[in-house]
This record gives sequence, structure tokens and C-alpha cells, in this order.
Amino acid sequence: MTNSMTIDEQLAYLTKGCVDVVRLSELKTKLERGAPLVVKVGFDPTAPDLHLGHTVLLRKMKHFQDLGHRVVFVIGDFTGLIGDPTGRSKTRPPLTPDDIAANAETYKAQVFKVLDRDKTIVDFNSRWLGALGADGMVRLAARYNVAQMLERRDFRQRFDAGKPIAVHEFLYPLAQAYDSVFLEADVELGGTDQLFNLNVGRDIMPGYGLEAQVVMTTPLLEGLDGVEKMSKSLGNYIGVTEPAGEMFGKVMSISDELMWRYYLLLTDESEATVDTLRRRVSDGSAHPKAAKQALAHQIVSDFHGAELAAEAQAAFEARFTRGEVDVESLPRFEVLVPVGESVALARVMVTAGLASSGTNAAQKIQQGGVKLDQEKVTVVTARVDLSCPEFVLAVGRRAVRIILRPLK
RNA sequence: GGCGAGGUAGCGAAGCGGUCAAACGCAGCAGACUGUAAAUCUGUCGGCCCAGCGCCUUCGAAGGUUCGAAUCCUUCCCUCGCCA
Repeated sequence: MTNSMTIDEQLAYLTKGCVDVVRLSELKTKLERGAPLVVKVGFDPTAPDLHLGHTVLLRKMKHFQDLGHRVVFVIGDFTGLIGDPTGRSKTRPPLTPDDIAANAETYKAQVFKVLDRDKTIVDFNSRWLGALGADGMVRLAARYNVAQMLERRDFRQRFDAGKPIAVHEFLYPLAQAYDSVFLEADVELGGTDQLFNLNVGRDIMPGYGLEAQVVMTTPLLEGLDGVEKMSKSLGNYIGVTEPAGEMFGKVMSISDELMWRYYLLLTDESEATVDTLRRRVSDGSAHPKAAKQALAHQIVSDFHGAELAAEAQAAFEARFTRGEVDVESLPRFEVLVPVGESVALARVMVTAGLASSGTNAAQKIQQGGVKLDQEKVTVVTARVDLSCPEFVLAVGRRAVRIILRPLK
């Protein structure tokens, strides 16, 4: 891949999807030298449960690996003590060394689904920041001034509003910057919210006799809703450890518009390729569903391999396009029924989590959304008993397998 | 500490003595349409069941007035503005 690409092609590949590149000319110069670049990226040591939003950055790291560069994955176990003030003021509970080690392992398990394990160096910044000592820290702090710190919007706003800024918060960007000094980074990558911190590294490196690093940021990926950023707490995410079928289905559920963003940020397709496909869809020569399936296939392949991706696609087609139900794969719920008696279907729906209450269940039945073994249920007061001990209960798009067990 | 405004269902926001389980919007859910979606349209959106136009519990909390209160009175709690 490396050999065949011109410098301009490499630049296009590496900057695809990036929001900031400071500066492009410097990146070009570095690439022209032909030597592998040191590409550094810092990560929080907090418990990582990665979703596709995180992989935008990981994928960018991989792009550098593809071109033969050295990627250093820095786990910020030292900076974790400070707590990054970027993500608003949420105090982090201090992590024990055991926690950090465990989290690092979790990272590795997930991160190497995208990154090339053999080309990735994992390091901990306590290794050099811990060794810096108080005097080293003072000398580091001397290289930056308060006016520079206040360029950061977050600090500026709090300063102007008279809200407290703890002194150690200033140390966070500095410590992160020192990571770049120690590693002699050529490039540092991060999310757009990291731009300030990354630039601090740029600023102080020349003072250590180093060439300033190039700073590149990747955008926040929108979640399944297409509006909010992808996040676990908003429930609009696709986790990297999710089963292939889940993942495929979730990708298929995004809007057509959002699909192009995912194409750009979650695949290795070039911008030109994506644009072409987009044009073909809008002029009708390609089907949007086919395009989205191809996207889902690519994404699922990254995490589960092409074979499972193909299976997921086949299952999706069967389930949604042809309306088949794979009984075996449905979640099962057991319901106890007293011998000789019956149970209201509405109650069963609640037990299986298909309705929030009996009233809610009754409404769904009235609205024609409930099917028992493919038969639409129309009677609100329908009951089930042991004469039919097993059936598929479907409510809207969701279906579960109900198994009745005799009680006593 | 002083003055003012307010607390209504997941959120936003009406209601200000009966016809209020509470308008309306958003979110949610179900149906139609479809490509799985989006958009659109329809319905629904406190709970219980023997499903009637039945019953129970709601409008910051506790008391009170009244045949009857989310709506009036009292006390308390909390939030938000403004002044110190």
C-alpha cells in the first residue's frame, strides 16, 4: 500500500475525515522525508467500553500504520490523576494500579480489532511523567503562561465567570504535551475536543529542541439518531463488542443521510469513492439499501470477519426483507402458569418486557400490534394456558419466545 | 439576609372551584406506507382487572375550607431571577 502511493495520495488518505490538520504543509514535509513517523495518541485510563465513535480515531491511527508509521498508544495513567477538565467538571474517582492494568487489558482486547497489534506500541505516561519529579514539573510549567492557557475556551469561560479553575487543571494539557516531548512525536491525533491540548504539545516542543508535532483531530461521530454524538449514555451507540447480528441491524437502522458520514469515517474507502457511490444513489443508479448493506457488511467485517458479516446480512434479509422469524434465536421467557388455570396475555407481555404495564399491553393489542404465532390477537382479554405451552409472541418489531411452565 | 417568580405526567408547557387522568408540542409506543429506515398519515401515550365507558392512585409536601380542589386558605420543602 505504501509503495504505490504518491505523497499527495498519502496526504489524502491520512487527512480523510479529519477536522483540523495543523499543519498540512508540515505533515507533507515530514512525509517527504520518507522515514516512519511517530504517531502518538493518548487515552484515558478509565474503563473503556468502546463504540464505533471511538473507532473513528482508532481508524485514523490505523491509516498511519497502513503507510508504515509507528503508532504509540499512550494510556494516560498519570494524567488520569489530574482528570481532564475538557469533558466538563465531572470528578473521577481515583483509579488504583490494578484498575488501570485491568482497563489497559480491556483496551487491548477491543482496540486491536482496528489497529494492527504488531505495529502498535502501548505505553503508560506515568513511566516518564512519574519520573519527572516536582522540579521537572515546575520546569515544564514554566514553559507555558496563563494567557496561553486562557486561550482555551473552557478555561476562559470559567475565568470570566469567576468560577474556580484548580491550578492542577493547567497541568493536564502540559503533562499531555510532555508525552509528545518524551516520545518525540511527529504527529498527535485526538478528537476535536482535544485540539487545545494537542496544540500545547506543538507549542512546547521547540523549546525542547524538537520539531513541533503535527496535530490532527477527528470529528465526533453522530449516533444512530443522526443528531447527538454517539454515546453509551444516550443509547445511540454501536459497541465494538456487540454480536454481528446486532451490529448489522443497527447500521441498517441509520438514516440514508448519515450513511455517508459512516462511510467516510468508519471505512477505509476514499472520499472520492464515497462521493461516487453517493452520486449513484442520488441519481438512482444504485439502491440506497444496497449501499447501506455494503456499509454494514464492511463495518461488521472489521469486528467479526467477513464470514460472520455475511451471515448477519443473510439473517437480516430473512428477518426483515422476507419477514421470516428465526425462532431459535429469539430471547426466551418462561412464565409460570398454575395447573388448570390461565394467564392474561397482557400479563405475559409485561413479564416478557414487551409492554410496560397491563394497560399498555391492552393498548397494543387493540392497536393490532400483537401476534401470537403469527396470528394477530384482537381480544384485549385474551388468555393463554398450558394447552399451548410454547409460542412466539410478537409485539411490533420485537418478538420473543414464551414457554409456559406448570406451577405446582 | 431583602424583594420578586415559580414548582403540573419522560421533557417543555396550558389549566386557576365541577364536564381533569388533566389541552398542546416533543420524545416514546402501535398501525399504514416503505428499502430496515427517514419523511408522511392514523391511533395511543398513570395503574388495575371480570375491559365497563368500571375501579384505584396522581398536578412539590402536609393539613384545612367545600357537596366537590391541580385550581381557594395555612404551614413547610425546593428551584429560579433581582438587590445586598
